[in-house]
Amino acid sequence: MTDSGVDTGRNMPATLHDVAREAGVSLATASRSLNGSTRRVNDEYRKRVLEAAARLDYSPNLSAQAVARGTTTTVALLVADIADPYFSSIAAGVVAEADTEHLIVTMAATERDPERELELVRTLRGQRPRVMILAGSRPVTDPTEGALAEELRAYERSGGRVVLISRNELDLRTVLVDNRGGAEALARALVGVGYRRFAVITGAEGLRTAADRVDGFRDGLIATGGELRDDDVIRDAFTRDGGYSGMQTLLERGLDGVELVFAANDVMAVGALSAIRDAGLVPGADVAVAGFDDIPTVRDVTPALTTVRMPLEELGRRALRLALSDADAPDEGVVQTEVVLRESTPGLPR
Amino acid sequence: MTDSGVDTGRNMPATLHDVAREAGVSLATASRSLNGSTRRVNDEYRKRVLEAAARLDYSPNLSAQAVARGTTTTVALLVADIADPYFSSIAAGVVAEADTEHLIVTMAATERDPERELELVRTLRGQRPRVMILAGSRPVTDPTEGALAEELRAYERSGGRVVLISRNELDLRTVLVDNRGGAEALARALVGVGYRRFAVITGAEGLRTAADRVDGFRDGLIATGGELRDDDVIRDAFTRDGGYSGMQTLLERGLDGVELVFAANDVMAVGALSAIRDAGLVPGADVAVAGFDDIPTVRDVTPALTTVRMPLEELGRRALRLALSDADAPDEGVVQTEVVLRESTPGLPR
DNA sequence: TCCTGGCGAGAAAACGCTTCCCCAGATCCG
DNA sequence: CGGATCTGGGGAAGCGTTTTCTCGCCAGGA
Repeated sequence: MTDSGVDTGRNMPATLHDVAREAGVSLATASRSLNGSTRRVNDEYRKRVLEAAARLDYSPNLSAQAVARGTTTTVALLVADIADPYFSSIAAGVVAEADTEHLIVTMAATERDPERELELVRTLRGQRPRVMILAGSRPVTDPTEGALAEELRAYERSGGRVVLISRNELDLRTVLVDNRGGAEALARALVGVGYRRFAVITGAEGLRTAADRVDGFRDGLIATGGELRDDDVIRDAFTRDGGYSGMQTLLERGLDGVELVFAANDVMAVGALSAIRDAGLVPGADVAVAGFDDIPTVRDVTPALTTVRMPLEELGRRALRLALSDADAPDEGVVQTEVVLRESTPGLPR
Repeated sequence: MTDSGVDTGRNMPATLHDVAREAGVSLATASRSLNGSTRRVNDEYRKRVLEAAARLDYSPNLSAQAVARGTTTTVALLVADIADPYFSSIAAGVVAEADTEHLIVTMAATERDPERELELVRTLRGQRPRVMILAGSRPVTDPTEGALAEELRAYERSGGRVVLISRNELDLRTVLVDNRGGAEALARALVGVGYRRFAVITGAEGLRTAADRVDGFRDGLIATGGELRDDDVIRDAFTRDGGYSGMQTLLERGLDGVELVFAANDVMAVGALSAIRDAGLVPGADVAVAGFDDIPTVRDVTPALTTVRMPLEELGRRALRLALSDADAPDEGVVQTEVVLRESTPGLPR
């Protein structure tokens, strides 16, 4: 209570030094009492230190600890766009898992720009994070690919751990998702309920995740005796607006018998639904739509969207677990996906 | 190239010391060359340092800088739930603005638990962030309120800046949003298109933001000669599922003439739409729905949701700007909201 | 009784930076 | 031409921690 001393408006937080003085012990003892040191410290002393710390409202300076220990408690997370439900769900998982490990998450947005991503990795490396998680795929043919790989490799060499989510381009630890298999299963399921003629709306050429999904979808169709014609594949931005305008493109060109549109992710599918509706058609009835990801909102759109469920939050959790696990720990394996048929694909009588 | 020395698998990142040695200058000169110091350094030397840094792939240790400078480049962001579009949009704004200021954002989720929030503030304080941004309101009558306030105050005393988003409980810097006015305007607009009998679905009692919106809505009704009966106000979780189950409650009880349901935020409204539909009714036609926030997805639900637009991303940007601005900088004022009528409130003939 | 070990407190050396301070050399002015 | 002023490099003292190392003390064994 008696805060003996001048009360200049600006009083810096108590340091460990202050705590030690207050408790009448050495700096070393104070340090040992407050963090889990291997060395025992006399209970009486420890108690005094703890009390002093509480009295001074001491909070250890994480930066100083990092410098002294040579290691931080930080995990860096890179996503394309935080407002995108796909990434925010993953982020939620990372944050939740980090919390149980007493790690702190720092987050940055690449805005789907490879240059920016590289730059961010460089910046974040300065933090010396224990882990770096990169979510969101990048073009397969990306000029900065090599530089990024080199950067990440250097980071790993210095003891960091990199985990990629759903982008196996670089030979780094990866949370693999069965995009291809999921899309293939979806195709089969859709054929199963009667659809025969398909179009696809996907992201820019060379976007790995998108490409895998389209390939898987095509495989599924071919396996069931169908096909996917190249000019029935529309490319646009891998976002809600991309889905909307991709669908518009398709409509302007004329649906020409297309019964179902597969959008390579849910946000695109949602955009497509709106485009269909805005064109005066009824999604589901006039043209069916399916997406991929099972983001939370697709339950609530009308018609509820058929999609392939990815456990997004689990992806984030798993990424962090993978990063923290021993190199020889058992692999958790590929994340399985699951087809979820909803009203946007009511089926066609045959 | 010739990395003279043993190549133990684990090579730590180059330090400033290494760079100085490589460049043949002192530590001081190296430091001055690499960061914007006030002191000039000979161009020849600077060049040598920069080259050496590039050669060694030097990346300054942010923790060490923080310790030495006594200040970090970190901003801490606390949200209730990262996967919630309301918060992820705000987060996107914070991250974007932070990026232009070359700050790094660390993020944590309170999960709407005041205890957890307090705990997180304590933890994050260890980071010595330049700024702490708290989004998401908490119960007005919260036992930990005092402790949180004390904690935040202490943080500010030590030079930190706190900014609250849309929660003016504590007398701290706040990005104020005209929740009340927005809701009032919404009520007037709805009365304007013919609605007379309203119900409200809102969050737990005492949740400030929710309360303001409901109060504003009621004010609007009263001002136009209407009313909002207390038992037409349903309380449930301030989430999508809360909206769904709140609407169920309302339906089970019997709509009893209610023409329009105002949900205190968009995620609740979206849940309500689904509940209505699942009950076999047609939202918009059988019962109108309005929300609040204008999260991205509400354009894409059916019927498109009438709501009050809040510039969510701008809120995040503004919070950071406010935190960074001088105490005497001109206040940007209350964030204005805007009523957006969509198909979920087609209007009623009178 | 003396010596050896173990225990644990405290002094001090790190950790990777920034920045104060000193000082030599260059520049300026009368 | 000599002193005053300026410029900018480098040594070294921090910053708030952790951790090694030293060393005194006490218990136990011969």
